[in-house]
Amino acid sequence: MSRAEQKERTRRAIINAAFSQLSADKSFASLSLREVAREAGIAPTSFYRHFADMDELGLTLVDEAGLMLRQLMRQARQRIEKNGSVIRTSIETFMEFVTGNSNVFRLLLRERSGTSAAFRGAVAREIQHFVAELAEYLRKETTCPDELARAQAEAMVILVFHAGADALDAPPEQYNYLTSRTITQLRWLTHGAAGSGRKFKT
Amino acid sequence: MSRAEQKERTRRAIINAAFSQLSADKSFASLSLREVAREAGIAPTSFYRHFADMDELGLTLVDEAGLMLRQLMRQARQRIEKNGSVIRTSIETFMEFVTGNSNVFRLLLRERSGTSAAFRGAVAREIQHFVAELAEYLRKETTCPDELARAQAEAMVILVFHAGADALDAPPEQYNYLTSRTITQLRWLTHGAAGSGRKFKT
DNA sequence: CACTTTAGCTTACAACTGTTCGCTCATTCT
DNA sequence: AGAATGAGCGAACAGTTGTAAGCTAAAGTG
Repeated sequence: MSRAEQKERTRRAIINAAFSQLSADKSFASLSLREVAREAGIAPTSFYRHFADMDELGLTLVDEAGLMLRQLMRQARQRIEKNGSVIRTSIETFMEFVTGNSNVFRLLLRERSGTSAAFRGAVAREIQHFVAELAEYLRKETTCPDELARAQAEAMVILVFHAGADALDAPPEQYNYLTSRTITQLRWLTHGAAGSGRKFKT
Repeated sequence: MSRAEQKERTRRAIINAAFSQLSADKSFASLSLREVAREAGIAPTSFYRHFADMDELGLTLVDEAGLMLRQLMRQARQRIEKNGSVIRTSIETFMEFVTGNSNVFRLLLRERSGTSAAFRGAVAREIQHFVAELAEYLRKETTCPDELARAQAEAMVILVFHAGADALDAPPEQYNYLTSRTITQLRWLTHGAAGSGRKFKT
């Protein structure tokens, strides 16, 4: 096996070990280098051959999580073309992601308000991708000035994110309620924004 | 000095020490019993005379933070009576709280998605007080069915909370933008909800 | 083939952590 | 006055943590 190949392999082992140790009651901050190394099957000191410290690993995890989110968006767009309902499809896709990759979502959720400014920034950037894309969509579909389209997109993303957070602590039989509640909230936003738009324009 | 009086005093010293050690880059989870005891001016072992463990202290902190929030709401109501604008006054009061007691707000913000189910529950309960009160107000002022009033109130509280979270990482010259953005978002919600109400009723 | 590079290892250390135990001694109770 | 209570203390323990130093052996390079 090639040398670089092997290195990449244990690098992934470290990343996977870290992800697998995240859970409802274990945040990234409470992971220990030694435990991660143990699960990755390497000596603690070998960790440093791949990451300068735990923070660097953490930023890598956030990046990967962001990647998964963007894949999710692409998937959602495909579904929308077949299904039609933009809001419902988007939220349902997101909720599936949250419940299916709860550890990944929890990472973003927590580090968004965590103790590391670098982490907070990284998460904020990932979320901004969502917002920017949604804002662009709103600008096309509606007659909304740029600045307001962004504010609207931000509100929507916040509400959807929060619904995901609620789902983490809710029993599965409440998922339907959470999604329909969020759909209602987003509809209010779009109607309200459209109304204000008319108010100011016409 | 009475015995109970003295006990209460060092209990407060512990609580204050804990609050003072919370900061942008130190969460409750990363506090150590020994450090808190040190700042409170007691031996590590004396801590146990007041709290069974750090979790008990943490729940106490969340309770206190919730108390401050409720005082804040009362204060906001008084301001509204004099000022008139409900939404603007509420948000401005909240933003003042966030910037003036950032450690307290950070505690709620983080433990809302933290690693302890008990903490998450405690924070959720505190926030529900906000939501319930706001929902009741909406039921009186508007012609909104109960269920929808609650969903509307929840959306509003989430957006305001999030604006506070943004403020923590934003330079002070952006506070005005954050508040006005949030005002716009809440107006959209109320208009949208009113519109949908009419749509379903009339 | 000899030479360099480097992922991974073992050992070791110093700095913490939470918690138990037994003691002191001022306040409180009888 | 005498006994009981209980807040606070110091010493000690077992566990964990991150990380430095130096070695081994296999892969890559000329």
